[in-house]
Amino acid sequence: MDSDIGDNKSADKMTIGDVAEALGVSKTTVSRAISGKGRIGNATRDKVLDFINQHNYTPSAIAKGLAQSKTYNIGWVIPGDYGSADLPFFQKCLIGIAEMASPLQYDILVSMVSENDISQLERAVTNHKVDGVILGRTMENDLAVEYLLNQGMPFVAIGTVENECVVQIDNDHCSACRELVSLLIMKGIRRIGLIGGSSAHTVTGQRLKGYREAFIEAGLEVDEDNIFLDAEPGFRLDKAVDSLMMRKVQCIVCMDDSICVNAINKLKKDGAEIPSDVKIASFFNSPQLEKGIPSITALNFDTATVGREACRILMNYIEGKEVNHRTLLGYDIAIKDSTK
Amino acid sequence: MDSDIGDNKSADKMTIGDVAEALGVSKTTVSRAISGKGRIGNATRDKVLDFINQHNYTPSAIAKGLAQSKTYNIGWVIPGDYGSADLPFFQKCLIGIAEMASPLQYDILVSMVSENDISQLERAVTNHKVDGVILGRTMENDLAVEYLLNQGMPFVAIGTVENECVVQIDNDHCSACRELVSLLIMKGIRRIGLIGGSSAHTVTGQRLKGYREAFIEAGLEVDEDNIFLDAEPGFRLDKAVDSLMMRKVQCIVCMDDSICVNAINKLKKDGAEIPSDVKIASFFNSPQLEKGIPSITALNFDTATVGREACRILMNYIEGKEVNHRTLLGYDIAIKDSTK
DNA sequence: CTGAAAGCGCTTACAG
DNA sequence: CTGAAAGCGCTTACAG
Repeated sequence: MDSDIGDNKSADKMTIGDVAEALGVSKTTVSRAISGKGRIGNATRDKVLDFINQHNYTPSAIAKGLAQSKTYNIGWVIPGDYGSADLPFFQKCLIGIAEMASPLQYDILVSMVSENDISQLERAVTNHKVDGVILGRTMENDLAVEYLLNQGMPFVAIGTVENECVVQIDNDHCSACRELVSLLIMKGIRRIGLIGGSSAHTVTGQRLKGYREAFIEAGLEVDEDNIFLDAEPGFRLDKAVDSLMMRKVQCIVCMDDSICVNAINKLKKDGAEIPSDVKIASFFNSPQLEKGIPSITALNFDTATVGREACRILMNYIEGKEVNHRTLLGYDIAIKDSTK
Repeated sequence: MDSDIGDNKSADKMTIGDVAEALGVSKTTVSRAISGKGRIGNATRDKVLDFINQHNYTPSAIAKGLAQSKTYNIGWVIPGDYGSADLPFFQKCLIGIAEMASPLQYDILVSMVSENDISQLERAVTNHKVDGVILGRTMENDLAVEYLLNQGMPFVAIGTVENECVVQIDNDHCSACRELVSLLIMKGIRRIGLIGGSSAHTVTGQRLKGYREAFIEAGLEVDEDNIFLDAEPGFRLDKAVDSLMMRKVQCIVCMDDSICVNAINKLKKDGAEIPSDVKIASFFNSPQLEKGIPSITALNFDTATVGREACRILMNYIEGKEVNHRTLLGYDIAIKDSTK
């Protein structure tokens, strides 16, 4: 019973020409009224604006883009394998990106890639469907980074890339992990096991670096036998836990929440109590860790802000403004029952 | 050291005109060679195709779209609130959609909406940036459904909508839940509590319906006091668990995995053992449920297939082909330790 | 302050 | 089998 009865039912295919004709002005004038660019009389502008509001005309972003050689799209590149696809990180990031991009009239085009297949990204780029790209994460030898660099396509990488040419943004994983481990060390905990995911992901290297630095800063030696990388949910991870328990570590630090959940399950299965038998901490938080029994000490990052800032930087980059080569975002440490 | 040295460094801004000129043919001919439409001599076609391969020219999808009044984009609409954004369901779906859409040269444009803000979707539609839309989930009074219907924009809804005009696809939640509850009843379990999420989501209604039908089929009465909807992770959920335990239910069924994880934590905190004190089952599976201790009986759906099929249907719809008003997808039930 | 015209990079009747 | 020309829906120098 609202206003959805009248003449506006699918008043769709109206073009700038229709508006111009109806008003007896030129398309140029209509364009100017809408864009706000170029001189135009107030009366004329208002007349046009009123008309398009009442007839709810909306310009085609596609046509506008063609005329300006822009697409008003940014590419969002995330892992498309079933293993890592459900990582909440990327979803939270996306919220931030959309919050930033939408008011600027930009849309987000997703491409799903895997370690050795970036065809969806290539399609988006070669078909000229994006003005810039945000990489959701970076790999050690990243095909996407190489490709985008090669194409001269503006992009910002979420992660850490050893290349001054790559505009990048990252949580300060290294410092965060160093600080968390330092805290443990200060509590008198020395034998700290580390279980991490794929060493192909740059974030793994950053976290490992932080772990190492904490020991070095404390004047201690890093026991390499306490470090297990490339742990897989099924097989390798359980073995790592076994080894670490055998080595009688006092605490197991997991590089991300998914590894942590699995490690906890493994410990439970073996009847090990947390924190009395072994303490647990995670380099990445999640609700289930935070609200688990016991609650788990973990690092907290503001993921939506990562996305928001990545997008802001990309927008500036596209517009040719000067942007920082690298920006680092903060974190905080939540000490919980698992390290008591 | 590969072929990335030569003349193809950012051979970007080549247009169909450049190709035509270089070859001494018309743009029409180049277009025909690429699209495969219209008569063209084999020799000519090959000449053109060879040239564009060697100089890796790729047409602008934007320009092509404008000429054909198409965008080659489909909209993907998902919740953008921080609560539900990280639900793995939507990510898995997206993989399926991308798998289907990408080979057809379609790209995916995401819009994040909330129960009462669909502005991102509206932007995508009014700016003419999508040819069709897939709704990631449906609500009881869905603004997006209403809007798209009103705009005459082709779309398929993942979920259940009581409206013949809405092309929809869904997992068969109702049957799946009925079957799972029937199984429990057949085991002699009669007092079965149910904890569900927002009743604003149509999926909640479907699952509840299945729960009810199981009792009715068994000739039993549904005890409405055992049903708790709109449970929130923090407050309401714990209360629901308390009430159900007080009522001495034999089994608690959770409507989704996130509720289930929280319920389990609550039970642990209270020192209740699963399954000896109370059994647990979930209407939606997740790795952490499956691999938890104890492992949790749950319903399994093939989420990527939902996305894939939704996309296939939309493609047909856009092309004007006849599509089914409603398609229902299968499931399976995994009986685990939590109901032993 | 306003408009005619060319152009963005394609496609597609229409002719030949 | 091939091409000239108009058109998709906008923008933007250039003139006035």
